[in-house]
Amino acid sequence: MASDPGKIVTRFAPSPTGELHIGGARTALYAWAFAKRHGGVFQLRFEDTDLARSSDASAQRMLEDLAWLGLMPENFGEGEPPPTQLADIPRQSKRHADGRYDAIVEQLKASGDAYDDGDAVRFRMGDHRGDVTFDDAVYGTVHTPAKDLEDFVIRKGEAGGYMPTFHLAVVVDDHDFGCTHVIRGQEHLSNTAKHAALCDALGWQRPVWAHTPSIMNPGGSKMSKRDKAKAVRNYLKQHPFEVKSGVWGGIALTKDEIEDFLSNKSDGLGQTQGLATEFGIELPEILVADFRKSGYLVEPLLNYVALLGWNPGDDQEKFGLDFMAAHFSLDRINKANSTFDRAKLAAFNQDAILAMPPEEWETKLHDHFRQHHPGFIEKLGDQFGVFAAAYQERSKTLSDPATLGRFFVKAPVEFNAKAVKKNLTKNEGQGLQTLSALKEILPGVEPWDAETIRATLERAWQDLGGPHMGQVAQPLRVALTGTAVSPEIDATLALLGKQETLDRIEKCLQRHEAANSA
RNA sequence: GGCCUUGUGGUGCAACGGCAGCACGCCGCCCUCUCAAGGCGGAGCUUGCGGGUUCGAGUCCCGCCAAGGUCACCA
Repeated sequence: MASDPGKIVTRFAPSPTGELHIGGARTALYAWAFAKRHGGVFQLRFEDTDLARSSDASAQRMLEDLAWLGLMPENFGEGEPPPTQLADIPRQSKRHADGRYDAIVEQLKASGDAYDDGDAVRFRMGDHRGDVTFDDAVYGTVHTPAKDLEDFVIRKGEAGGYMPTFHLAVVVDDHDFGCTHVIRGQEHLSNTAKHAALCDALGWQRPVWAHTPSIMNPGGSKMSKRDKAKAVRNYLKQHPFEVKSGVWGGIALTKDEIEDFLSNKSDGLGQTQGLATEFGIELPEILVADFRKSGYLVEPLLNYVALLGWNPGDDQEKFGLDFMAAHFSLDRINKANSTFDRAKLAAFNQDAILAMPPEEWETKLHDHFRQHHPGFIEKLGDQFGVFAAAYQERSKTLSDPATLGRFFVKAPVEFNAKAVKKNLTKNEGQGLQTLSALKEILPGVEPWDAETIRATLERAWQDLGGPHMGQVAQPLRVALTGTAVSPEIDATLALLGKQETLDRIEKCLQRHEAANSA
């Protein structure tokens, strides 16, 4: 636990009351990068003084998310293997059991800096300590007059399990673990005077504090998990919805649970998730796990998030962890809150996808699809590589191919009216005539591969007197996909297979015959 | 409400007190079987508002406005 004097030690100290938030990921990144930049150590610990809301499952998931991000802590020496077991990571409930905080509380009571208040213990502020001033590495000197500082609880009463409060526990932990720099969210800035006062009372050297601005929604509200519940409520408000108990999206909910949810009394995860699945509501990504599931890659995600509040001082925008480790500095952290812009994140992600070697893209896509869209893997079989290649240039995320290419797995039910008119029915049904002609030509294509299909279609549009390939490609697209958009037409047919292609052409022609005679 | 902090094109960020620039997005053109990708070009900021200091202010000072944080036996 002892560390070299002068060595930089940073830490990330989330409370395990949920999953890792994207803002938390940025905080962890900054703390990690600062330690790396100065050859220091990045630590992890869990702040679980709120026993009721903390859980092992949550801590475990956070550890996994950090591992995915590549922000592994070294508790507590450089070069030590990263902790993978929860038991390896310090947490306040455990340290409390060892009596560390109680000892400090007794010490503060003995010195007259703290006193009993009911079954809780308060730390004396106000005139007892006087004004408090500290320097923040981002916000500068922060001065708080004594009259604005009230005594605060450092040990909770019976209801809180006699646990230390967060304020006492952070200060003790940061001291005990030798943290030299405390990098954390701006919401703690106003609390920091309390922490500084505690350090002073205990005769400990204060760490350097650096508070980071918040990440906001486009609307201006703070980006939080509640946004998901909000998205579901908004949807339900705009659509007819009957409040009753039942199974929603595979989750059983009582009428009361739904009512509380709708009236903002609860943001239950089950309700949000169940109702979203039931109605196909797209939830905004808030957690690291959300972005991962949506198919964002680690590097662009970290890159984008790093830029939301920090920049290297010039116009360079694209960089990775190595660059952060070499160039990150606290004095270039922004003071103003920033708005999360999904379009820019998507652009970063797309650039990363475009820059990938095709084999790597295929591997990553396959992994992602195995987890989230197994139907495609089953359907495409050994053609998956062709599918991956077709979508590398068209995807902003790993899940885009599933949306853009869903027709490969499922024949179109709805046909885009505009596409039908433009490519099939216009000019006395010219497109439909083209399809009829293709219906006769395509069965003879052998082998059914992209090159042969292409050669056949080239001949077809010339025989039909068309101006270019679009003559045959567009009617085919509409028949096969229900839209005017797909990858190159030869690849589209090859992936679909001969029988499926012919079936869909036939069905499309029948549809329009029926419509005509009606 | 008290206290603290922050305001630069739609968004994220630059700019020793000295010509307001970059990226994403948006629009147009080229390429092209569609969508992408790629190439070329364009619009958009009197730097939240009003004063002041200065030869000169996005930058320094004062006031106002707006936004965020905090004022818990949550962290």
